[in-house]
Amino acid sequence: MSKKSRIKIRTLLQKAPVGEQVIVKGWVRTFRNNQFVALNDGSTINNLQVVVDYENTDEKILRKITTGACISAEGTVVESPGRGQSVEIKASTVEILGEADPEKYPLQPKRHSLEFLREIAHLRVRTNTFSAVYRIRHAMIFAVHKFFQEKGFLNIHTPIITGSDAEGAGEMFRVTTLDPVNPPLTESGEVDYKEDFFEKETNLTVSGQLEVETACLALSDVYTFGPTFRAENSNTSRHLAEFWMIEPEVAFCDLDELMGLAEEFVKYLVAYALENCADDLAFLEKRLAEEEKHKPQQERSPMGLVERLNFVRENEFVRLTYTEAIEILRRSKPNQKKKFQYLIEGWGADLQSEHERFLVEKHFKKPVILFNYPKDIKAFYMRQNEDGKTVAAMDVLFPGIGEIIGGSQREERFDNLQARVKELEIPEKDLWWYLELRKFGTAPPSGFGLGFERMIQFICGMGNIRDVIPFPRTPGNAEF
RNA sequence: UCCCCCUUAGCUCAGUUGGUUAGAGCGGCUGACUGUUAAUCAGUAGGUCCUUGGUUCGAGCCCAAGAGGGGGAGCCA
Repeated sequence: MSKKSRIKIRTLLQKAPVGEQVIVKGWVRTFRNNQFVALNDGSTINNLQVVVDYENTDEKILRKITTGACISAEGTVVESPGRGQSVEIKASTVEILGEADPEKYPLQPKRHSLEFLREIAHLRVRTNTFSAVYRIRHAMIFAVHKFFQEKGFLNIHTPIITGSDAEGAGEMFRVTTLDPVNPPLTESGEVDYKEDFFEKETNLTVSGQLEVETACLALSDVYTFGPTFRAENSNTSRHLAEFWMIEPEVAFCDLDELMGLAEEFVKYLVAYALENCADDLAFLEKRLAEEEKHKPQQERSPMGLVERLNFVRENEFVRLTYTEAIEILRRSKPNQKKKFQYLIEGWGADLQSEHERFLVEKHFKKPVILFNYPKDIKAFYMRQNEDGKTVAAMDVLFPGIGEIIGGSQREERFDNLQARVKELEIPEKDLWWYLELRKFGTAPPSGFGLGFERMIQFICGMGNIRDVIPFPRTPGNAEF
């Protein structure tokens, strides 16, 4: 007879093969009454109840079935006489695979603060909240690729180490193999990067956009989905120094079509989560409701998590030009009554997050896409509009998160692009290849960047971005 | 980087006007119970009150500096 393999708890609970002999393995969540093990193996948020025959099991083994311990159990699947579950395992043998000293194991069968769990990131995945978040995160990675696959986009791996510092998306992390104490110097006393590994200055990427555009102007519809690094000293619940970004780039596409793609994409992800992660979402909804109980009425969200996701899926996003937004904000109550910290006086100012929140959360009460921003507050590669004042840029704003997507139609006219590069004093030597794209067979492409963790935050209802990535990297924190 | 708040048992937190020996719930341990659902019941151990300096007869509590954490702002995704 061949060796019997284990069955995953998710499969077991789905099939409920009553009468069958099975092996299950996982980690003990609780051990009640000297016989009821709540076992979890991460395949689902639901625990399996393993009933130990305490009268015929070695006392030494019983004592080692503690919260956090890893066990293997063999037994028969039976209908449960108890109320909390439909089936359970009547175990004939229990083997301890890994003990967890109860005096030292930090996770208890009770609610812990997210701040405490952040300090034990290597163990927090063993909690319901984090296992749910990571399962949903996985499902969203899959859904991203599925969406683009169905639309005929090609996935392009853009470089992590980059020699161009031109995108201007933020401060960069330097990549070097030079001795930090005694670096080789040039005759004029500066660090001689000719001696460095790449024989030039290199950094971790802040965006794959410029590189993915090269593929776009040959393969038409492409996207990159990879890690992104920003050395900004940002200390907020919405920023990471290392995060994952999805950047589609579409040839022969204008801003209007791009906004359509962004909305369709975000709704697809939300729908995928609703249809495939129901158990985990139900748990996270309960968690969020519990958390909000401790908040004042005013700060509580009017909808539950699932209701909110359905709302986003079913309602059209508002599309609003920057100019229209300024008008609405200028005439708004908080502006008239001088409640805004930054008052809207006229056209041209960048919108602060209080303004974005007002539009999304108070005025329209749904996701908003703002477009046609003043060119002076946007990047060099964005396409200039006919008015001479604005560029074809757009941001998708979400409740509670703020900017979740930023994108634009790209400037495909060589002269315009070069003029803009000169105007902003961007070193042309770093951008020669990007400029050449506009010399040889240029085409109007459009693209955007979606912050993956911000999307996960929204779908999971998590308030802090550090709780939707396994090992968050933030200023002063690179533990694990 | 700026503003505000927090730091007391393993965890979550209370601690009065500055006053003798610093508390609770959960968790741990010991035992009871044995179809429980974050089991229950009884008992019990567990403290650098973040650190340093100061004020005071006396500091968990007041003052200063520092460290760590959180919320908000800016930067952005």
